[in-house]
Amino acid sequence: MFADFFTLRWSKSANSCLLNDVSHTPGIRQAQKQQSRRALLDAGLLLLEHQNLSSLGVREVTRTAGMSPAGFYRHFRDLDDLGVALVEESLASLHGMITAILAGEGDADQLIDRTVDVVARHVREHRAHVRFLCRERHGGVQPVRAAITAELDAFIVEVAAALGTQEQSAAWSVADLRMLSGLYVEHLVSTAAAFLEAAEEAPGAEQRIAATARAQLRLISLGRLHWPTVG
Amino acid sequence: MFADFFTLRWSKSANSCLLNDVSHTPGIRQAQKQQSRRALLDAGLLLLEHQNLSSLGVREVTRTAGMSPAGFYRHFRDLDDLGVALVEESLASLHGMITAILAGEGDADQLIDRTVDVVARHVREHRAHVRFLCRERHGGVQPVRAAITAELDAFIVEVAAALGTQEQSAAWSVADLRMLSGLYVEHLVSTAAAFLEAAEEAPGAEQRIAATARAQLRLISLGRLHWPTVG
DNA sequence: CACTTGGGATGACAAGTGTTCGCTGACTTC
DNA sequence: GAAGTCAGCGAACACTTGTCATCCCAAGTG
Repeated sequence: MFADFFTLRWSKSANSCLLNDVSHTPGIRQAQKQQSRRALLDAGLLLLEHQNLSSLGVREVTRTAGMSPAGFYRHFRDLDDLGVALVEESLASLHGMITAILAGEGDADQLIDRTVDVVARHVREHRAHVRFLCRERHGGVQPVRAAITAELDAFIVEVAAALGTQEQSAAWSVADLRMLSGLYVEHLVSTAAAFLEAAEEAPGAEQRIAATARAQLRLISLGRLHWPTVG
Repeated sequence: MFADFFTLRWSKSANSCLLNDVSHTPGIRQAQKQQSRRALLDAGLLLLEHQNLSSLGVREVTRTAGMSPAGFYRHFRDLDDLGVALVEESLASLHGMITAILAGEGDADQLIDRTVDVVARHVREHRAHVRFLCRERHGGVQPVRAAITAELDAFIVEVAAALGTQEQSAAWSVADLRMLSGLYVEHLVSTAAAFLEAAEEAPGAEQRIAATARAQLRLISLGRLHWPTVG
C-alpha cells in the first residue's frame, strides 16, 4: 500500500492532474514526510489496540508519534481521514492474503487446510491491521465503516469470480456464486476475529479455532457439492 | 430484562444475601430510581447510534438523560459498568429471539424461512440493542467485549443442545454439534448486522439480504445432511 | 409527628481537548 | 550561491471533560 502510493507519486505523471504533481522533487523531503505519515499511522494503529477510532484524539496520536499537534494537519484533514487511510492499508494486506488463498492448487481438503493456515499466519503477522478492521467494521465512524464495507464487497465479487472457475461450481448462477462467496468471506472474517481473541488468552486456543474453522469449511464444501444447479 | 431485574428485587428474598435486600421498602422510591436508571441506559443507547462506547462521556449521557453529572454515579461506577448493563439487556432480548427460533416445528425450509423472518423482525424492533452488540462485540472496551463473547458462547452451547435433538444430526458428536452451532450463530449475527446496515440505505435491500441469508442456510443444511457421522 | 435515608443538583477543581496562528529552518530549485 | 517551499513547532484560543464535596428535599421509618 505504501509502496503503491510512493510509486504513484514517483511515476512520471501520465495523468492530467497537475495539482499534486511533485514528482520533480528528489527524495529526501518526500521521504521525511512519508516517514512522519507512517509514524502517525503506526501511532494510530498502536492506540487502537485498546480503543476505538471514535475515541481517538489528535493530540493523543501526535504525542505517541513524537510530533506536535499541529503537525497532524499537514497529513490528514481529520481523524476520520486517518481512519480511511488505515482501511486502505489494512485491506491491501488482506487482499494479498486472499489472492494467496485463491491461487492455490490441490483437492478440497488441502485447500481448506491451507486457507486456515494462511488466515492464522496473516493474523499473527498483521495483528494490528486485522484488529482495526474487525473493530471498525461495525464501529461508530461512518466513513470508515463505509470504506471497509465497500472493499469487503469488492472481495466478495472477486472471490465469486474465482469460485466460478472451479469445477465444483462451474454451472452455478452468478447470484448463487455471490451468495457462496459472501458466506466464505464472512466466515473468513469471523475466523480472523476468533484468532485475534484466541491469542490473547489461552495458548492452545489457536489450534482449537483452526480445527473448528476447518470443519466448518468442510461442511460448506459438502453443501456446495449437493447444491442444485438450475441446468 | 428490566422486568426480570425488577421482580428479582421485589420477590421475597429466598436467597441468603442480605446486603442488597431492600424488598421491604415500598415502590415509589425504587421506581423513581429505576426510572432514572432506564433514562441513563436509553440515553446511552441513543448516543451509541453514532458513536462507540469508548468515546462516550459521562456528561454526555447525563445531559441527554436530563440529569446532573453527579447523578450518574448513583447508578453506575463507570461507563464500562453501564456498558455491561446494556450487554445484559441486549442479550436477554436476543435470547428470547433464539428460543423463538428453536421452538419451531416444520421441515427444514420452513424453519429457515421462519428463522430469517424472526431475525429481520428482531432487528427492526430492537435496532439499538442489535447495533450495540455488533458494534461492541469487537470494540475497544475489554469488559464489554468479554461479556458479549461469554453470553454468545452460552448461546452456542444452547443451540448445540437443541440441534442434538433434531433428527438430522442425532448421531453427531458433541464437538461437531458445537461446530455447527457456532457456524449458525455466527451467521445469525452477521445477518443481523447486514439487516442493520441495509435499512439505512436502500429500501429494497432487506429483501435481498433475506434471500441471501436463506440460501446460505439452505446450503449449510445440505452440508449437514451429508456430514459423515462417526457411527 | 420528628427523624433518617439517599437520589439528585450545584459548583468547583484540574486536566484534557481540537484547531489555528505565525515562525523557523532544512531541503529544493533556479 | 540566493530564493522559495513547506513540514514541523510553540503558543494560545475557548472550550469540554471526569470526579468530588456539599447541600437539598422528597420518600420511607418508627
